[in-house]
Amino acid sequence: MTTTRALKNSLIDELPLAHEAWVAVVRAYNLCDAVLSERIEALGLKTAEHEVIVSLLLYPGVTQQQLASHSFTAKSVMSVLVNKLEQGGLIARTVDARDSRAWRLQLTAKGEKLARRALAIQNEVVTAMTADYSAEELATLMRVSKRTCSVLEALREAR
Amino acid sequence: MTTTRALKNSLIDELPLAHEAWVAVVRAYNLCDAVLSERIEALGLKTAEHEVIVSLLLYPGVTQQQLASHSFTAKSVMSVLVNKLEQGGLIARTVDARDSRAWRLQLTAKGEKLARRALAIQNEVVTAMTADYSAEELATLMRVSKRTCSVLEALREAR
DNA sequence: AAAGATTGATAGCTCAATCTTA
DNA sequence: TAAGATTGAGCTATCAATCTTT
Repeated sequence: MTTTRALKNSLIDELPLAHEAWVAVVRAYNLCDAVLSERIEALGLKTAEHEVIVSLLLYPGVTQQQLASHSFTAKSVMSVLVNKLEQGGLIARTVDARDSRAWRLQLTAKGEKLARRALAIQNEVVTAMTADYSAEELATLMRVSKRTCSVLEALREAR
Repeated sequence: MTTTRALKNSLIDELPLAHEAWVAVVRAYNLCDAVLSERIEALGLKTAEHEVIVSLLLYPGVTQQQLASHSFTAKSVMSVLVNKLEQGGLIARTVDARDSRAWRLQLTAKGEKLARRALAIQNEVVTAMTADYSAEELATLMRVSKRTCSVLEALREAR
């Protein structure tokens, strides 16, 4: 956040050290989302659709709820989204052999082709973002992020 | 993403090294959002409202568009949101002395009280998330995230 | 014109209720 | 009863058009 004048705000001095780091992470996340959205738009995809088909490319056969939970979105959203992608000929649904309540989702040939292009764009952005990382910096980022996930998962359940 | 069976997917092996790190960052971001939402709800706040009043606590006097751009949201959203917070007695708007098109936003006494509690909760979560970081890990995270922001800002403008 | 803010139409998300199968 | 998926109501976000001031 930029202000018109420099502030001597005692609250800012009292913030935990990690505050500044986390603000930067959040900003990076949002900027990455913005850049990816722009580029993915060239394929006629929205980010939600992008996320679904790339997930299916990497992890074929997952259920809608697994996708929803992975994307931190409601299962009703996934229901509508998958319907739309199926009607667009990108996804095929087959009933799970062992549990006929659940759909197993797969990409069609057309869907796989598009998902590969979408993943290539994502890889370009992620590679550009991290181009100047040292090997050690990258390793630290990965290690630290995974530990943070573990802590937050525990915090989420502990209520 | 968890799958029912372990997959030997060549695509996953071909992903850039940074992919795994970035996936973890995105997951941490979403988990943090979920945990914060839960806790902030106790104050009767949604995350969008939380973000606005905490921003005003740290950076009083900013305009609506500055807030919108900081939150990566549309200015129309901020217009509605600020209206609501003003009607709730949390925010006061005064016309900018030098430019009467713009509002200068400030917290009311009631708003400041609430914002301080909201910031305290945010600090708790951020501190918990990073409790097991070494000083060096924290420094690396901050440095790397800020550089990533710079790269992405350049990528966003270059179109 | 250009910029800050607002309004209104459209699209998307959240959440609870419902249906079907396990 | 519980779980996967779907539907519908209500709310929020997005985007373009508009108003006012610079």
